[in-house]
Amino acid sequence: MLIQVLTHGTDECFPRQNAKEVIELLDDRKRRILAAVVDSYIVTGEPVGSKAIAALPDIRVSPATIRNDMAMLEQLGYLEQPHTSAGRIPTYSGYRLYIDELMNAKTLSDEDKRLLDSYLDVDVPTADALIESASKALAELTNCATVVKNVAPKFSVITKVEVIPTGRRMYVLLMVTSSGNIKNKVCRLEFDLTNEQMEFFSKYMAENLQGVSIDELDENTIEQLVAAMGTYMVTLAPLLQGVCELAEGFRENEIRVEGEKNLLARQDINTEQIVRFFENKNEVVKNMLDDSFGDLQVLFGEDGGFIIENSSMIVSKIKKDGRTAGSLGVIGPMRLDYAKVIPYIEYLTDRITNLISDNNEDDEK
Amino acid sequence: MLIQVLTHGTDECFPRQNAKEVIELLDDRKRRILAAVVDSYIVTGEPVGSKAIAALPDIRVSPATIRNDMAMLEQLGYLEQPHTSAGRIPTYSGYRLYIDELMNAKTLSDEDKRLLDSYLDVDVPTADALIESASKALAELTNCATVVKNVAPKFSVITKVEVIPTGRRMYVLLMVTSSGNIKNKVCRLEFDLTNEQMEFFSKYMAENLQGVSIDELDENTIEQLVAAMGTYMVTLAPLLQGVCELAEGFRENEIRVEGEKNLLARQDINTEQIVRFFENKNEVVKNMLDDSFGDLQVLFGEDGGFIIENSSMIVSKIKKDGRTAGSLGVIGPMRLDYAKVIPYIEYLTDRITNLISDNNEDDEK
DNA sequence: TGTTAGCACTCTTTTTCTTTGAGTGCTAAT
DNA sequence: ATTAGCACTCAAAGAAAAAGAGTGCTAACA
Repeated sequence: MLIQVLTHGTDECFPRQNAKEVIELLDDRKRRILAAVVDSYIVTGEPVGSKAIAALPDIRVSPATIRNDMAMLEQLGYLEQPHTSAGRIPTYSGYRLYIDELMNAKTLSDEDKRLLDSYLDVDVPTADALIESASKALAELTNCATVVKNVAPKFSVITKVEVIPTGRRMYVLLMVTSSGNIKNKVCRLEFDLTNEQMEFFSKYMAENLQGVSIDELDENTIEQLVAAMGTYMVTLAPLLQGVCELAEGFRENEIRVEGEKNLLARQDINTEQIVRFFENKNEVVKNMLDDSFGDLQVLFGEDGGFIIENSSMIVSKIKKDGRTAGSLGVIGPMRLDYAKVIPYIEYLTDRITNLISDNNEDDEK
Repeated sequence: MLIQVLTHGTDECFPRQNAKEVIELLDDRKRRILAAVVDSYIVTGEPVGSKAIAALPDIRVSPATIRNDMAMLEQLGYLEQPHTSAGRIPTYSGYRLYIDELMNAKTLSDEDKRLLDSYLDVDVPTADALIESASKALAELTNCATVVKNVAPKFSVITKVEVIPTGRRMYVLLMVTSSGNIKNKVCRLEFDLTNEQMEFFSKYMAENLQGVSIDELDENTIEQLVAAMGTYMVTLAPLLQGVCELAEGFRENEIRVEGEKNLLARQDINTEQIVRFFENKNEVVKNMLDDSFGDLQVLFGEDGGFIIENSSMIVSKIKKDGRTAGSLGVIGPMRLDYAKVIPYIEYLTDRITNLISDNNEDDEK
């Protein structure tokens, strides 16, 4: 499992120590204590005191000893006190160490896996539908918000454009991409099309758009195509405009959010910040993939423009044929049950990665 | 304007008076005072005292007089006091009277109308898209949640079913209804279809499904169709299954919610109740249309299973060819700016009603 | 040297009590 | 019928006191 945690240390009171030193300073007991503090804080949300830790079964020292260790952990920047007479809460560094090394990541039982599988929309194995269903599953099971970035549109090409008459002057445009995604759009024309016109359109689309990347298909391309249509120009131009909008739709559709209300319903996270974050999701979340991080990353603090205080974001990549095809993210409170959520998201992205690769194999047989 | 307000008087301390009596007891000044209390409470959310009312320009009596009137209004069940030494707030009956008779409904300026029009998705005049855009507009402009019930699917019939190959063993099913709505679905088959099979399917669909009501198309119908297919049964059955699911999709799509987060962000409304209400939206909101109320109704208290405390719901019907085609609802705080929101929702539903009727005319020319 | 009991100290939280002030209802005068 | 005046009520705000959780430090102990 490759996990990478980012934090621009806002609270790193010590110069970065190399691993050796840290290990010396952090003996096993201190690590267990830190883990226990984080564990407890994640559950209760209350600062954790020495007494509570001492009461744990696998800690066999007195509160006084624990106090000493905690003071040390605070010195090292892993814990902090809200005020003098309170227990400790983890700092960003504390969370980072916890996630990287300390926590006891839950191993998924077969039942867990079955549960997760049951959410996946396996019957319709387009990348889109799969990722979407995974997103919904995570939002529901973790009570968090989830974000999905599907870059498939960027890399995919048009495989088919159809026009289907559905009523007087009403036509449905249908666009299918190589990634198996479909969009349709209703167009209202000034005139009814003759059979000949429709045939021409189909042929013209097949000849000129099949294999064209979604990303390339902009207003300019369309204008050129319109200009080259000759006699058919006037009647068919609106349809081409529709084609352009469909492509636009594929591109826009890049980032979707699920379970935003789970976040809004919590009062330990600032509502305004949540709303602002999702309003700008297109710009903000864009960076989610641009960086060359590992397959799974945990962001908090002010990492990569992630700006919701008191909350964190786990992002995991989905691959197709070795290339990043999208990513799935969970946004929850800072004190998230990482030990559970990380395996969940990991399993789902792995599963999807497999599913969409399998398909491909299948297709190419 | 036909407005109907429902309240199961939980606080009606007097036996129902007939209109005559009420008018006698409620002279013009008392009515103005009641209106002023509600107006002020809607804006500030604070109990309103006699002094504040006396300060209003069109009230030319002393606080003492107003106190007497307010005491009377309380006796009549229109106002109440949170506690002895506080101002008054409206009761449900107070709101009802206010909405029915007292409030000064805003007349929409041309600018307002232009604003509202700009939200409507007029280019793609399917009932669905229109209602959807109106729903979004209202959610945004009023900062409330909106609910949409589209019964069009129930009454509409299938006008077209197409199957389009999009890759190895991958087919897109496309279904168009008489109300102009379109849905598609990806099907994965075990075999590739021959041209002949596809032609048969198209013809078979045209012969057997065109004109069939969405509501009737269930598993049974499909089974019969499969059985009657003869040789093609094995290969095409999965497609028919897909057709069935498409119809199901149209039916499910009945109730949609927009701007739920606007409600969640307020802290004067119980989060849990909001979530529960929307979880059960399918059952709860179903009644919205079943009753034979007027075109526009305002629900609060415990009307018709509306169970969010401290909030109210305005529902307005959308007609098509004289028949109820759907409805649009706004759910907001009890102290909603009814004088503004009601004209808004009224305008939008009228506009949509016109638009979808116009189209029909158009289509039938 | 690491661990621990004991204790004084700190600082939030909770509780209790007091004060303040908005708003009322009633009475008597206009 | 309206209004000024006044005593009264009660939530909200403020102040003071008590409680309690948790700490750091010291000194004793294994």
